[in-house]
Amino acid sequence: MLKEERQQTILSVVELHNRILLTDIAESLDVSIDTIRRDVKELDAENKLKKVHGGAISLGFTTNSVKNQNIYRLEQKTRIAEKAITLLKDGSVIFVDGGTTCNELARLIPSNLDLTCFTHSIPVAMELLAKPNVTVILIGGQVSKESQISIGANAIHNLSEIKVDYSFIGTGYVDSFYGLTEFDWDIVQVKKAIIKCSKKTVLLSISEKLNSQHRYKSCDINAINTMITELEPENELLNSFRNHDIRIL
Amino acid sequence: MLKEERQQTILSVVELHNRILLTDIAESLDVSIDTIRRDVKELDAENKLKKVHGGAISLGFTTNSVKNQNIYRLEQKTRIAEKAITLLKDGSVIFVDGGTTCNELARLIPSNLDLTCFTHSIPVAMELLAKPNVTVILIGGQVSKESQISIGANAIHNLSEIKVDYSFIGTGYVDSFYGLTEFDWDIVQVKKAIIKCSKKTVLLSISEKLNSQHRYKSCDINAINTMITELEPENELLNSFRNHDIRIL
DNA sequence: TTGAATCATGCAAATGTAGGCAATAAATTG
DNA sequence: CAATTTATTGCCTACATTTGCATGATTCAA
Repeated sequence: MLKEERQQTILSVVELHNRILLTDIAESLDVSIDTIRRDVKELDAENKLKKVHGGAISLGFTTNSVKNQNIYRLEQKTRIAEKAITLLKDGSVIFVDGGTTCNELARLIPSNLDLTCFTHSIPVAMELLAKPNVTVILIGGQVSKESQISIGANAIHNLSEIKVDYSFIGTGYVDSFYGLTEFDWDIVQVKKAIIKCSKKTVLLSISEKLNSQHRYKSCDINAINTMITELEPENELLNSFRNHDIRIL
Repeated sequence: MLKEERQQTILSVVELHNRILLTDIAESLDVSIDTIRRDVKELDAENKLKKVHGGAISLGFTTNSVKNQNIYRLEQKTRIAEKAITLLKDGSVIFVDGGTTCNELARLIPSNLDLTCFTHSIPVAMELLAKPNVTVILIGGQVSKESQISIGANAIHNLSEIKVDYSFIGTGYVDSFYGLTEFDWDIVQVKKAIIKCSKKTVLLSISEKLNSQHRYKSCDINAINTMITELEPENELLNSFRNHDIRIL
């Protein structure tokens, strides 16, 4: 039997049954297990199936049922969150925005830290509930499906009635000249309200977003008191932000 | 059975039932509990599910009050939720309470149903966000750690400004004479506000809670318009509720 | 606080894997 | 066609992974 022919057979069996055992296929094709192993290794390298210990699995079988909720640039965001946490101390009253970076911040808050956290983000609230010493106060309102945060008049009104020490916010786009901008008008309105209710505003943003802009403006760049990226503070990519009285971490 | 295959199976079961017991899975897949434990540990490390003592829960369903991991009760609650959903039609404006039963209701809402849902429960909001045709409006306020719902003056105030067709509520305890009661005073205040803002109130309760009572009272039993348990409506356990003008499903 | 359930750990048996080697088959080249 | 190179295959050995079990630690609920 030709190698090519054998590999085709292996593929069809995998497609048909979603999986095979190397021993089974070796027996049914009457070749040695080593040959099959080599075949499967090649097919795996060609991305035609997935080789696992003792057998192989159809690609569709794995990718369909596993939800890939990989967070983009998670390591950078973790680094940012770690820096942000150094700003917190017992008794702080803070606001935490939505988005994956702020979510990471919420997740990494040490459980012995005594905080009062406001948030309008459902995932952030969820994370914060796991911290025994954090008082969580939810800002209600209509919830945006994509961003999973409360938006709209009600949310903005509620924000107008509070005052926090720090707010930690994310942004869609940030530029040293154009400031913080977003794609979505409703989000911008909420961001404005958040900045208004904060004594100090901390921007969390991965460096990839630097020097980008979009349609609607949340605030000028000098509305930001502290800016945190995953970069070292000295990095030259941050140069254009230095003459704005912004503390860079 | 391949390890990979087994792990896929575990994942699907977790997605399907929201939670599993390691012992159940081990038995149904006919491998040792140790193997399942190791699998779940790996899947947890890969962030595909959350491992808890004695079992695992789906990530999307982080109602992590560690009790109620019993699959038997879950099935009762699923049954209740299925009945409750028959009350809904396109355009309905409803309120969904917190608790595992209401969470189940939220999870099972068909994705083609057009609804406006108010809720003060973070896990419920989370579930509802997955439904493209459901408008989610969050009631804000201080969030209770155990019950993961907004409570307090702000929540109650917000509730006073809305009116919904149906509210679906759970309760800690229910008795045909003493009505709906709770262990927690704050929760009672919110329940009262919910009932006040509803044209009709639907109680969801597993039969285990029937004829039990506690310290603080949410409402008389005849404040309830419809009552849903996992039992058949004719079941004699429900007899004491029949002379209260309550529709029993 | 106690007892039962669950968990982590180490171990051993079974099974699977990688890489080297030699025999054979196939392809290439002069 | 013959000689040489290359590819494929099976076998071997050392090593890695997986699994179930035993043990003692930990956790949970009453």
